[in-house]
Amino acid sequence: MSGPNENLSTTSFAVLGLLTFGEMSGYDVLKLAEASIGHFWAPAKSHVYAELKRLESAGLASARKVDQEGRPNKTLYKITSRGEEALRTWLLEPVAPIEPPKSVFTLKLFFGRLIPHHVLVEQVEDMKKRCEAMLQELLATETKIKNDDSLFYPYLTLKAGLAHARAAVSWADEVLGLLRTKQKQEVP
Amino acid sequence: MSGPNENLSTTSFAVLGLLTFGEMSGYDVLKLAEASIGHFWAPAKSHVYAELKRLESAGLASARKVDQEGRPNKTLYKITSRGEEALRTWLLEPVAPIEPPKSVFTLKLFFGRLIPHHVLVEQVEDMKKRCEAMLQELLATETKIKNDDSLFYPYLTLKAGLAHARAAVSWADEVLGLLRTKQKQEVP
DNA sequence: TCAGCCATGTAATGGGTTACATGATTGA
DNA sequence: TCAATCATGTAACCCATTACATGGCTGA
Repeated sequence: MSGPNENLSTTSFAVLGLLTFGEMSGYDVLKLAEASIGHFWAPAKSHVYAELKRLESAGLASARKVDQEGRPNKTLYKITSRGEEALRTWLLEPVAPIEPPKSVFTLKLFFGRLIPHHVLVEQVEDMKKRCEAMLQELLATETKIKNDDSLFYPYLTLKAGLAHARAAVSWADEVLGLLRTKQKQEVP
Repeated sequence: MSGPNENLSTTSFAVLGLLTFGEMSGYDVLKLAEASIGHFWAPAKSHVYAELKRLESAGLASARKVDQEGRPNKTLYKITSRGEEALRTWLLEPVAPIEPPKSVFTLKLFFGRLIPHHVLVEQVEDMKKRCEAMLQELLATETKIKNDDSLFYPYLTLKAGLAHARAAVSWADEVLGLLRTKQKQEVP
């Protein structure tokens, strides 16, 4: 099939890009996604399967069914030359305007005046801990991949994760400081 | 109406929270959202209208139609006491696990090996400029609100935006440096 | 022996976006 | 005078998530 159905979403291109690393099942794509682009693009399982089907019906990937014993049969997907072309075209497009980084946490903090001070402090401390944990994870990955030349570009994206995690941690500290100051002023 | 239809999304709560600043039309909510929470939570126009209707039918906001001359009639929404309660309950809930900050730009960079070096450099430079512009905007807002005590919590969220924008800019510099080094190694 | 993970997906639902509409006012 | 912005929403669509299903393997 090669329908002119080329309204691909970013997640489509993410999946298509992962297929450049070789022939894979949906499950493989999902695992690879989690381990590689997971810290800035984390599609749901069913979404990955749906996109693979779409890529196939658009002629950007080819599918091949494989029977297995002892575990469910699977379908392996491989990027086609048209797929590589579509991917490259997308990569070359100028990057879209800045995406506001959605944050439920920040949203709650915005309405902080509506809840008790100490609850807010706990929430910020909790958030800080999670960011520190994330930072540790990313640092562990960094030591693993930093000397692997074939992972140069993934390494750059890891650096982005590190930068944001560090920024989040020091922002949390700043907020905790400001909250303490405010508390002192109001309860002198 | 006060149906037990209380499966509210984060955007619902965002709108509900904005209604704590007073009675507003959908249009007002949208403008306020853009100016206040826009840099970390930016719902679409039609989404805001839809959520307002939902809040009303859930009994969390009350609606009042106002006829106007010379411009379209409007509906003004006001948070109810049940709405305030629901909002507070949501705010008190422990914050969800960390949301991966989605980034199309980072995704493209991940596949950087597939496009010419100089295109990538241009894209990073472009991204850096946008982040610097964003940073300037946020700094302008900061000087406006930093001494307004009633905007203390919004100010904290602004600090988050500043931290992330700064982190993004210095990350871009880091990436540009690494790209230059790589270029020299490969074309000595 | 039993919980949890490996491995493979499908179904149902809802969140959120882009495009469509309309008419008055205002600044270049 | 004409484009942009204000001001108000509606309709159609799809992206994406959570929940559902199945069965074998593996370590405590």
